Amino acid sequence: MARVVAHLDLDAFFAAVEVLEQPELAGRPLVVGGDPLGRGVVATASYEARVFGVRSAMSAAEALRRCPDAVFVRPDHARYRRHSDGVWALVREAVEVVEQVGIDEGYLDLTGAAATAGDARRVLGALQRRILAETGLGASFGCATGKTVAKVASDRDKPRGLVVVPAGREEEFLAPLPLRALPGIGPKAEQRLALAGLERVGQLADLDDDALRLVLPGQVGRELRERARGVDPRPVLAEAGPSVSIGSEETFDHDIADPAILSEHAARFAAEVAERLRAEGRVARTVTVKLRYPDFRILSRARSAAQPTADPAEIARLAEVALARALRDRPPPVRLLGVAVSRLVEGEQLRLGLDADG
DNA sequence: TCTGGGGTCCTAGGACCC
DNA sequence: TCTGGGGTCCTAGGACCC
Repeated sequence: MARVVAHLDLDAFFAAVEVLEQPELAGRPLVVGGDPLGRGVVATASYEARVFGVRSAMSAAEALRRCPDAVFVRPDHARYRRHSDGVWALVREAVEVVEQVGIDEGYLDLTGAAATAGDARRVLGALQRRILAETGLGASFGCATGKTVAKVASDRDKPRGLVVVPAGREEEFLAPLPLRALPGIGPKAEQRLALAGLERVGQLADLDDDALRLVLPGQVGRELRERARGVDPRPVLAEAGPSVSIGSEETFDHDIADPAILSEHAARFAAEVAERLRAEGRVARTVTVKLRYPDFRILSRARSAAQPTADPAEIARLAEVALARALRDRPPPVRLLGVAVSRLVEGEQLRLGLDADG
């Protein structure tokens, strides 16, 4: 029997929360993001700002040019977390299997709770109304037999959309859409496909093996073609796995050429990362520094510890070694610096291996 | 005054071991 | 002495997502 998978996406979430907190902003073009006079980007634009062509990930300076009358607000993630928690508590009351994939979106498995497309529409419509009534936030839903089609569907009728794609209709639903509508196709894949003359999802779905190998080789290509065909068996996972990496980074207001200053920032990031590692009760084997140069190219260098660690001094030492190597391979100035830890393992370093039930 | 910060996953190559 | 392959670990880069 086909699964019934829904995707929930909160409408212009950061901007919507700001309007809830500051009702005088209602109806005004609103841009939540970085400094439009510096190097900030747009996190979320209200629908009133989108009319002017303001989009997520656009530079805030460009947003200001397009919409000089917009109100610019810095993001307040603690605030968004509070509102988001309220929404997901409601969702989990209504639906058993819920996989939250971001602060403002997630998947619901309704198999068993909604046997027909009509059932799904009723269940999701009721949930949508309840979210709006109890939190003041608009939500859009898509529903299909798998994650990919559900996610694409939730985006088709925003804001406050509810699009149900019946079983058996996945491929025809996707076929006419532009390739970028398919999750997993970003700027690079879109460009490669365009060079091969492809513009629509249906054209990717129709590629034979030889043609696919040429434009999108490997596992990535095969997977994307499957999704373009509406085939996506990934389950809705209610339990989130442990994180794979923890990082802290910063784009500087002005590029930094002094290695000593870069070292100070690296030590600061190492301390932040170590603190978060400890808070999670985990230790890390590898420390990676990441540098972005003025030409926007990224260089990374990693050093691994003999023993997994959460010690800020040890993480800072490894970061310093990696930073020195990076700066030797390509000298400053540097636009961005970051420190991340990976190859994480559970546990306290001092008692490693001593727990009988470990 | 172009382009954040938090991540995940995939690929590829070299070292090393069997 | 030469030859071959598989598997794992590690690093680096890159695409993509919210």
